[in-house]
Amino acid sequence: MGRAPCCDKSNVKRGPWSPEEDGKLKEYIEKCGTGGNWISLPQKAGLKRCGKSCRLRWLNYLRPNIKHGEFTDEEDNIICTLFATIGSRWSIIAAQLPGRTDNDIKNYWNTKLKKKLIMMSMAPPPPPHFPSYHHQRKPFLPNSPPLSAQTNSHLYSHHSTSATASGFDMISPLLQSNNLMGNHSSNNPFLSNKQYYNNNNSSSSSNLLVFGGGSHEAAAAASCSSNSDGSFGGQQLSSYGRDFIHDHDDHIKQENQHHHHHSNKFMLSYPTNIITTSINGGYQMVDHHENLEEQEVKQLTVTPSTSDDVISSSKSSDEHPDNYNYSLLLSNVVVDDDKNNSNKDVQEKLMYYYY
DNA sequence: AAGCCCGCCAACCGCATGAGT
DNA sequence: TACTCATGCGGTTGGCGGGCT
Repeated sequence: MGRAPCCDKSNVKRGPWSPEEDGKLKEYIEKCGTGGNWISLPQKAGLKRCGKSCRLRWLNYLRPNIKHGEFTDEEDNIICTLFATIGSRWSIIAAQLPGRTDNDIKNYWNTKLKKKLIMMSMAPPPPPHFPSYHHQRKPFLPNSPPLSAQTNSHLYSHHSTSATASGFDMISPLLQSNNLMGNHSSNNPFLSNKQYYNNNNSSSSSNLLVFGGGSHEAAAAASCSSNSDGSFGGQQLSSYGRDFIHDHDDHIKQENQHHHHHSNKFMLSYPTNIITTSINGGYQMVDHHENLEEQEVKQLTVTPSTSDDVISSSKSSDEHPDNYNYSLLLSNVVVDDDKNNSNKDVQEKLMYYYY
C-alpha cells in the first residue's frame, strides 16, 4: 500500500506562484516563522497550497539572502570540485555556496556548467610543458576545506551519490584549464576503477585518487567504487556512508559488522580514524560485481606506508582532524594489487586539491 | 506574423530518513 | 518494535520565453 498523499491534491493550487501568494507566505513566515510544521502552514497563512510547495517556494525563492543570477568562476570551480568529489549531492554543494540553493545549482549544472565542461573538453590539450600534478599539488591546509565546517550527520544523512564516470571525465578538462590539476592523462583522477584496471597492469600507476577537500565519503565517491559496467556504484557507497557517519564514535564497531556481512568493502570510504586503526592490519578494497559469474574481483590492499606517517599527521590534526588525517594518511600508501603482485613500492597514489 | 524548437528554471514527484508514538 | 507522518533530498517535468525559420 502506498502512503497517503501529504495533502488533498484536488484542493490545492499548483503551478507558478503569484505575487500575492508570495506576499502572504513571506509575511506569515517573517511574522510567525514556520512553526516547525509546513503541513499546517499554508492554512494558517491563508494559502491554498501544499505544505511542500510552500516550503520549496520559501527555501528556493523567498527566504532572505537568496542569490540569483550569474555564477562566478569561483562558484563554478567549487561546484565542479565538489561534483567530482561527492557527485550530485546538491544540498551539500549548496551549503558551500552562500545564497545559492540546491535547486539553483542543480539547474545550473544540468543546463550550463555541464555543457561548458563538454565544450572545454573539446579544446586542444595544454602544451607539453604543462607541469604534472606532482609539481603543482598544493600542500594540505587544515584550515581550508569548507566541507569540514559541517557536521558529519549533515553530510551523510541522505541519499545516493550518483556521480558517473563520465561525469568525472567531463570535469577533468575544466580543472586542468583552471590549473587545478596536472596533465597526466594516464593519471586522470576521474577514471573509474574499471578504466584504471584496463589501463594499468601493475599497481604502479596513480589512478587510485582522491579529488576533493577531504570528506570521507567524498574520497569514496572519487576513488573507490565501480560496477561491472564501469559506472560508479554510488548507491552502495552512500549506504555505507550513512551507516558509518551517523554515529561517529561507533565507526569501528560498525566497520566490523560490515566486515562480517558484506563481501564488498570500500576501505577508502571510511573515516580516517578507522583507516588509522588499520596501520598494522591493512585494509582491503574490493571491487564488487553483481554478477558472480562474471565477477572480476579486484582486491587492493591499501595500507599506510609507515606508521610514522599516520601518527605524525594525527598529532597535528587538531583543527580538522578528519580531513587532515585522511589526506596525509592516504597521500602515501602502498597499493598492492593481489592479482598482480609485482609492485609493492611505496608510491604516491592520491592526488588532492584543496580550496 | 506564425509556427516551431529549444533552453532555462520553477515546481512537482517519489522516496529515504528520522522523529514521534 | 512497528507504524505513521513530516521533512528533506535528488530526479524529473512542464511552462515560458527567446530565437530561428
